Amino acid sequence: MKTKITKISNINPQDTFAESTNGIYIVDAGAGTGKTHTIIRRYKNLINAGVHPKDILLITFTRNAAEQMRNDVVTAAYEQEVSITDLLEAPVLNFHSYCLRFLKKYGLKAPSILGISEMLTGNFNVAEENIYESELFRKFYLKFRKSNFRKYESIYKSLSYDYETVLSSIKKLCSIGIFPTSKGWFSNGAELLKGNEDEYRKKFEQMNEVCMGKTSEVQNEMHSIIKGMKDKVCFDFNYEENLEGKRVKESLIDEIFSDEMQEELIEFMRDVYYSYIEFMLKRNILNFDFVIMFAYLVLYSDKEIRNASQFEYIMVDEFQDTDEIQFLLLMLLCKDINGTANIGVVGDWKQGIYGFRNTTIENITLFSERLSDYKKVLNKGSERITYNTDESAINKITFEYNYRSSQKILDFSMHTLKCKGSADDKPDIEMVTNNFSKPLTAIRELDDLTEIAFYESAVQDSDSETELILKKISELTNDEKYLIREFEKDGSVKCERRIQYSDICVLSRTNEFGLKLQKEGITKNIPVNFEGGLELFASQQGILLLAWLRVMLNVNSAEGWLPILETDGNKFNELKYLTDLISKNNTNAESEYFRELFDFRDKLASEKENLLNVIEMIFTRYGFEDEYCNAILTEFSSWIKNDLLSPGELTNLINNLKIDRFNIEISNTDNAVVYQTIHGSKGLEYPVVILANMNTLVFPSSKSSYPNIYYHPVSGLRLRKQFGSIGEYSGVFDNWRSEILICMLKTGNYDEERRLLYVAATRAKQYLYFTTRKASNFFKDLLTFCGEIPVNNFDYQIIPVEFKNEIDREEIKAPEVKSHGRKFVSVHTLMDEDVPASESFESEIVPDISAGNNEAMEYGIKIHLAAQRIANKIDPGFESEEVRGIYSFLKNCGAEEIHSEVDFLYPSGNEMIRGTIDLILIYKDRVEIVDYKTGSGKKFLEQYKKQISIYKEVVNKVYPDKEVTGLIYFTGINEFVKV
DNA sequence: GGTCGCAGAGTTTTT
DNA sequence: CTCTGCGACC
Repeated sequence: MKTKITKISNINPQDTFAESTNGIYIVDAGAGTGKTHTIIRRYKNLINAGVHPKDILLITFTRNAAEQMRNDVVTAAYEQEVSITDLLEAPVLNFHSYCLRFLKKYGLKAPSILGISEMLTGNFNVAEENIYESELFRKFYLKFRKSNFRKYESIYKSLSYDYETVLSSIKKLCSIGIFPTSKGWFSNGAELLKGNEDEYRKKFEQMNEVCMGKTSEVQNEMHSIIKGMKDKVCFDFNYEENLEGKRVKESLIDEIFSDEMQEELIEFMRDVYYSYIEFMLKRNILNFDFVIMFAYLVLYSDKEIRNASQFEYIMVDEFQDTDEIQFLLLMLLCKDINGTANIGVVGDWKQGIYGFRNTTIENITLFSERLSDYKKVLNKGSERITYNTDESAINKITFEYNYRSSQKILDFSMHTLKCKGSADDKPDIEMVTNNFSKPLTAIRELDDLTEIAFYESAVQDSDSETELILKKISELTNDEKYLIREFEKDGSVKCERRIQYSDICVLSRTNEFGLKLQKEGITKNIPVNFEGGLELFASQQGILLLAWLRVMLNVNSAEGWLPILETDGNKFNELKYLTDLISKNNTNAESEYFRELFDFRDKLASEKENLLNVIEMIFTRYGFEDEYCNAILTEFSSWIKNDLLSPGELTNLINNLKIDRFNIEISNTDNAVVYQTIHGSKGLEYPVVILANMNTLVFPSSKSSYPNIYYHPVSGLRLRKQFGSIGEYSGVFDNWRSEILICMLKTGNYDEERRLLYVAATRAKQYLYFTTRKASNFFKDLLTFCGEIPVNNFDYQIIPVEFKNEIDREEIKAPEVKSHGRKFVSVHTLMDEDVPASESFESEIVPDISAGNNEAMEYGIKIHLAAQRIANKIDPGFESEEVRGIYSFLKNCGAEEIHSEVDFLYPSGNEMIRGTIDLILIYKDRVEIVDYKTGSGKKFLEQYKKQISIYKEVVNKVYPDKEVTGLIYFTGINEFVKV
């Protein structure tokens, strides 16, 4: 057995990055190069050099990644003496939690930067659920539309009721740093929205040049774009008139860019965007985008706060997942130290797969350009960035060694970024080779135990591919020639062993495929764990279930009947007729047809009390019995079990469930094949990867669409529809100017799909397989690149394997944790050990434990909010006995300083306690802690006392020379209890 | 061999 | 909304 460890020379780029801590660094860290590990090494070096943890900002994108990093930072072994509390409080965060923290401290007046009078108090909520924000926006938009209908009539007519587009445009603009103000746009926003006419003209002329084919002049790019317009319906454009031989009429260049609708659209967007921010602030809610926006605005506008917030050292992980505003924000957070900034960003542009969330890989690929461009943006009006951003100040490092895969797989991964997505797709090979010139070097010696192969199912029906995959899995687990080599930490070989189910990961572009595979696996006794979320109630099963439940609750619900009647095979005209009868309560006219439906509905209603029965009856009616049904039943039974489903609440639930997403785990077992979407697999690794479902239209997916409101830096903001008329007919037409611009500017539709392919391939350590039943372009191109022929007659008897203990893989352990053994608990957990931790954490802002019901809870929050506003000298927004009480209490308390809603984190024994103190009053010689209780009862007095005593202990540490006293303030009865 | 028209079939998800 | 595949046509 080979035990050779590839020797890493002293100039290993990983070492270079870990050891050079000063200056600007951009690190291209490909898959499996140990980037997070290197970041932690660099962090340790900084601490060992005497840098205080509070001066190093370590930032990433996801909560999990940040959590992992924080764990690494706290448990690392340092040579330098460093306090645990300092490490626990170190800024190791994801973007949003950093900004949240920042806003709680400095955000109060942030809205005023945009000209909004509303304040941002410290206890705002973040709308975390997409469905929630979407609903919120819808409510807002309908009201806005109504009150401004005249003003933007033509826009509304063009947009119809498409509020989702408006919301996503707001988010898009936010992500690139375009913000509305009361009168216009913040900073250079107005300019950006108009677009860049010079660039456009250059592009037009370039695309309209005479183009020579093999023998004679052929149609150029502009010509084919204009010709393509024949499929569009425009009321004021005739494509034929604008063609001139093999080119396009020159006069068109002036006409395309100037659209009189654009100005109106920009003003509409400003109004709706601005009003939406106001609307959210009035409700004390922010969305994720506005959290970043306000943090940026404060840092941009307030020199003092900016100086106080800047960091000596910043490191960013997963930099390919950032958007433009996050780049700008990071630049503001860098402290200028003698003309340089110490920032190291680490990422892999090849793994940028979150474009739909507005992240841009250009933050990496155009790092230098953006750095100097953004410096100009940030220095508009006054100088905010003083450190050097010249090319010469930027250090580029590429990690070259891979600790995961065989060399064969690494070499292969080069091809993934060059595959064609469609027959006439033109991947930007030049860009790929410029940014990824040679494959990574494998550190693990695996080339004797590695394989890449392609499989095509013999028949084209959809079950044949899942069966093929199960056969392959069976071969992998039964045939002795497949071995997995494991390594020790030092790189020497630990052991070689047979493959078991959990070593195998099946990846696909879609969720759906996994369900099929799992179902098929069950019948063949091969366990497949399905991991990931599913839109349960968007499935046919879910839609029909909700429809019947609606009808059960309200027999006249046309909304409910519609999907039922549709499933019955009725077409548009019949549907209209039938729903009409229902809403007019006139079903007698078709009593024959309705009788059976109504009977079934009545049967359901009679079982109303037993909801699970009702659901079963509905599924049985349609013969549904798949994983969706199981998952839906499980979901409902858990709601029922938790008493969340009284008949009244059912209506509510149904209305909100429509598009929500659930994490369902269906019959997952210990040793099973893992199924994931490629997105879900990012960051993970497996000895065996089967990339399945590589079928046309699936992967790469061709479903890409440009929204109705479109933004591109060259075109500016554009509306794709336009209200107009041809003769008698008035209606919504395509806006030809916008359509032409979009065609001119669109780039690499399949770039992100290719990166997805790269992510998938680089998850594999040793064995990598591709399967299809109807080969997509990706599948075909990979074959060509490899010079391989697909296996299309693969057969293997499916033999389930019972794994014995001796070959059981040792459980993957988290990196050695020199545990300080602290876990996080909230104060409320300590007050009452019976309350489950999750619940008590929720209740941290809940003023009264006895307030089990929503109303009391909401009321408590309202009073707390009012108290906080009073403490911050802001109008509480409403009057009541209690508000007056709090007001006079604060006015007369005579304290020198008042702090409200103080968050703390306090180590005690094996635990980290976290909590929020309502109010701290600081006097000359003493400190008083006040906790509001809005309920009237004092029956929990003992527990409250316990809570206060914990607070006292905490506050005592901060003010060791002052006497600390506690006070419980029962606001409802205006009584005080000293503790 | 080019190209035209038409039917059919299709996604991911984080803060 | 956009790609593929197919048949039709020059």
